[in-house]
Amino acid sequence: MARSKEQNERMRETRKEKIRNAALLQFVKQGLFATRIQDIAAEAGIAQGLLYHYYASKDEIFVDLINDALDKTIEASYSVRDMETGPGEKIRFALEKLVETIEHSQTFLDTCRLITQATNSTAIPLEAQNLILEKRNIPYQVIEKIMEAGQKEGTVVAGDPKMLSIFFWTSINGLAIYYSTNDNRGVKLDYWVIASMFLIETEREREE
Amino acid sequence: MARSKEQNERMRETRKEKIRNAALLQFVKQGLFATRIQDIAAEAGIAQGLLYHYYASKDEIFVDLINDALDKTIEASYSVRDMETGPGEKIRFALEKLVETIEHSQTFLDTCRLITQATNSTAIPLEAQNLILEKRNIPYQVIEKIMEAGQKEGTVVAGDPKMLSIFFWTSINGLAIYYSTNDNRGVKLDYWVIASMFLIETEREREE
DNA sequence: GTCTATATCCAGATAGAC
DNA sequence: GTCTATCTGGATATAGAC
Repeated sequence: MARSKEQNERMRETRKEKIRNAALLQFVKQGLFATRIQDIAAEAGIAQGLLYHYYASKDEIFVDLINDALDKTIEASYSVRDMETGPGEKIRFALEKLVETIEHSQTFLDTCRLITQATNSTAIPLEAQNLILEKRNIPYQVIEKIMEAGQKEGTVVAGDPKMLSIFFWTSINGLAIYYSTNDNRGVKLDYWVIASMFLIETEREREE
Repeated sequence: MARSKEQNERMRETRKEKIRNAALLQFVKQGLFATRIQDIAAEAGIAQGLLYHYYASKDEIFVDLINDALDKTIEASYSVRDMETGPGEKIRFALEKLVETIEHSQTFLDTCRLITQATNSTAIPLEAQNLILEKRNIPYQVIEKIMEAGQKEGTVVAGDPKMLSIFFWTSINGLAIYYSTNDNRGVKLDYWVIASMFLIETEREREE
């Protein structure tokens, strides 16, 4: 009996994830407030009433999504921080991977837009606001530290590392939203254009 | 009588502007959907019912605001385009002015956030969507052209001019939102950090 | 022109049948 | 677990008094 209980738990979690995915799509398309519970239920292929067996409210789903998104971003920034290379190479590698992800992962684009939405509004659940306050700065700080080390190493351009970090994330975020809202029309993404804004002597490396 | 009619028109327009200012504040704080007509009316200091004498709906106010914001951005980009200096200096000057505006104009910050909100959601009035499609690209194209000319001139860094233009606006926009949502804490804005990302040989000019 | 009061509508949440 | 039907609250928009 304990085993079937476990299985139920797993199935429940799977279903919740299905709901979260549906909600992410709708939130990105319509925003938190314009999205109706029914929109999420329809997208997930279940009845409206059933959704309440998994989540108590729309806000609760939103908080779950924001939390996931923040954790993933933090994880990614930690994995860059812990690389066993110099800071300049960390920046280069991170940008290469991020641009690649923009090109290939719709979920990443959606997640960027969700975070932008959340950051840009004060009318989101209090719990989500607190999560953002608590977790949002970590990736910024990680990149700031790497920029600082890179300047000492001589591979990163001059300027307040804090500003460089803001531009780092802003560029990625802006690019993701641009890419997402313009259906990839027009621009061929080239991470070297960004990389060369942060790194010194990119020309030589590029030859490799 | 014709004169008093004119005066009435002016007063009406003044009142509408008051409503628009109130709406901008609320839209930025809460987003289009979370903002109630009553929130706007209260912010403008009038009764809820009265608002309908000036605007037929919340959407109509939103469209008006978006239109204004887009026009102002276009105007600004045209004035940069028509400067009688080289392209490199145009970029430098534009960034200097924009960063200054970020620091001193709350309305500019709010406008940036409104546009971001609108661009980032498909659940806005159709008319607003069309305005964005129609007008949004103009500032991008203007900067793209200047970047291209600057590369020929030898003052602008290498890379797809289209991407450089996206980064230009993305950086300004991202900085505005960061500045706005972090209450100016932490960063001292320095436009040279951005400028040196787009311009070659910024060090020498900086000495001046 | 300006307000208060009200009708209408619609989404969120619940209850109850299967 | 899953659905349909319903209750309830709140926002938009209107009507009507001043």
